[in-house]
Amino acid sequence: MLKLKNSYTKKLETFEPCDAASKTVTLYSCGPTVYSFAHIGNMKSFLVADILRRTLEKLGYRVRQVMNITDVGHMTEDHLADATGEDKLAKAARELGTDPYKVAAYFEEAFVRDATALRLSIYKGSEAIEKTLHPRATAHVPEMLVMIDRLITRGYAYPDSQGQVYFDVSKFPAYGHLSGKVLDDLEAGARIAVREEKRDPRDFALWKVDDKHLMKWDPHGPEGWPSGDYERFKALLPNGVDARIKAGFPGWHIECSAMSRAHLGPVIDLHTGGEDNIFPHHECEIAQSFGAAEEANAPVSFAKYWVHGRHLLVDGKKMSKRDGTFFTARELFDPRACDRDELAQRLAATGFEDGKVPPTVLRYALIANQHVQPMNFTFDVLVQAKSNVERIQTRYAHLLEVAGEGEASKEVVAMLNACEAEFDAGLCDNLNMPVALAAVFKLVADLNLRTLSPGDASAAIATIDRIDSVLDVLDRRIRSGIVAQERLNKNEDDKNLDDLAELRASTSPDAARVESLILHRHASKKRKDFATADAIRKELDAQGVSLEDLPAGVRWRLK
RNA sequence: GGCGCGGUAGCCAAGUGGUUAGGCAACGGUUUGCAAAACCGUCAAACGUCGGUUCGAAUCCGAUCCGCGCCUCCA
Repeated sequence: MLKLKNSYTKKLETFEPCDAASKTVTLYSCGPTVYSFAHIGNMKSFLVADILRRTLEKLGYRVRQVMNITDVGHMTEDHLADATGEDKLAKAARELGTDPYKVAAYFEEAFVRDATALRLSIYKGSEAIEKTLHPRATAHVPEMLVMIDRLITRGYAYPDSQGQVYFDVSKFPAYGHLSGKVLDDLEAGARIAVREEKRDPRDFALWKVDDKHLMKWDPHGPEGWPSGDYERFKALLPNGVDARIKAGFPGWHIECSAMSRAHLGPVIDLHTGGEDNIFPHHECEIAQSFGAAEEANAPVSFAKYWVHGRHLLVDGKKMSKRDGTFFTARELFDPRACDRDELAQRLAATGFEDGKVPPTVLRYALIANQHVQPMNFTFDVLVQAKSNVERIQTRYAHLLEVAGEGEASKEVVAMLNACEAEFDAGLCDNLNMPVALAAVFKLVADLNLRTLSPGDASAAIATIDRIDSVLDVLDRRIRSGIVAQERLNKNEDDKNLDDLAELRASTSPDAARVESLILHRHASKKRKDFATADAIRKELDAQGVSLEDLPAGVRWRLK
């Protein structure tokens, strides 16, 4: 039974889909704005959604998750501008000297690469290519205009003399419920641009008009529409939109309302986002979606559960480029490729090979905490994540070496089940990952104390695979093996061994060669020729194969 | 100013009234020709401070100090 902190009700609630009988649930996650590379804070937020989704899947639900791509962009930091400010995407476009659609496509592609490296479920397998699961805002302007038109018709919105459209907050009494903001508290009159014609300062823009804006759609003609969209728009609204709306672009909030409705339906089970989205973004989404609902008895909030992740801080504070505490995901994956040699050096100094952070390590670092708690990202945290992942990975690799046919012992099965139950219980307690991970380490420690039969190992692998269906930090490939003691002893007197000089001259990563070298090394050790033995190990190490002497034989491992 | 969150051992981090959280690091030991992995032990009679309630408080109440976030750019 999954319990979630619902930020709409502010309570810890037992999750139950809108349609209690359904085993399929709908999840909308506010996605990236593609005007720059995603930073680790963005990624942490998407990973909260990913863990939620995978937890639901582990509990037996099918999850239909939609995560949008905001390619219209938002305002700059020009606080006084509101609907007249320059779009961030346009700003990036100006800097890159190309058109905004191309800039968005460029950063979207970069995002998909980073998200794939971080193993976001929604970018895996067939989901990666299913367009409706990651809809672009620019491809849903028809749906947005339909909603805007409907809001005007129903009296929830009004156009001004410029051709812009505002949502009339006074028409939606529940406005402020999610964020806990009392309307009177909202500073009236502040931050309102001169040209604005809002009836109330708290009203927010659904449609904006700005001649300087690069992306523009004409609601009364084909100008500005990407191919096919205008026709689709006309089919959706044969009589056209309110004549007072002029060529412009959609406000930010209407995007998510329209795309959620288009791809998941009028009412959804879960909606996720970062804590900063609570106000105004999600507050506005709720208001719009309710105002535009076509169904009778529409719920006040179109999403049953709202899950918000607290922000990621770096060194205890909000990330800041100025303080050097701003990191994109790709910078950590490969600092040198991002012109950050100093970062590579710093990472190399703390034990990261080639000064690169493996994506699974970053993933672990970003998920190994409670989403209802702010996370403080530091280099120490990264180093700790690396050790933790390696501990689980090492145990997993050793299991792969001995896994095979056969029944698992009762004690092992009981232990595995107990640990998995604890893992699940942790996740079910509002996605309490620290508790879930404690169960994983208990499992690893217990396995380390046992001598496992092939059947035991296979059972353990099956359990860890299920656990890792949520964590997804393991490398499942077989990357190590053991040359058994009997095999080593067969060649005691150096007979039947391939020519050592020839083997050492070759650098082919061939398994037979590696085994031959292991046999040679063993023979050298028998003769107490440790110099040759160490030289062979050193050579293999340089070629990416490390050797470990065990009671049962010699383990080789690919790095 | 308004709203909200947090301060738990060197570090990260569970824990909402009584019972071992867990991990990382460091150090000592076991094992090893060396190493790796692993295990055992130490750091750990930890809960910002002061006071109160209680048989009993990290946990409840009050005060106080410090840090952080949001308040229409933001995951």
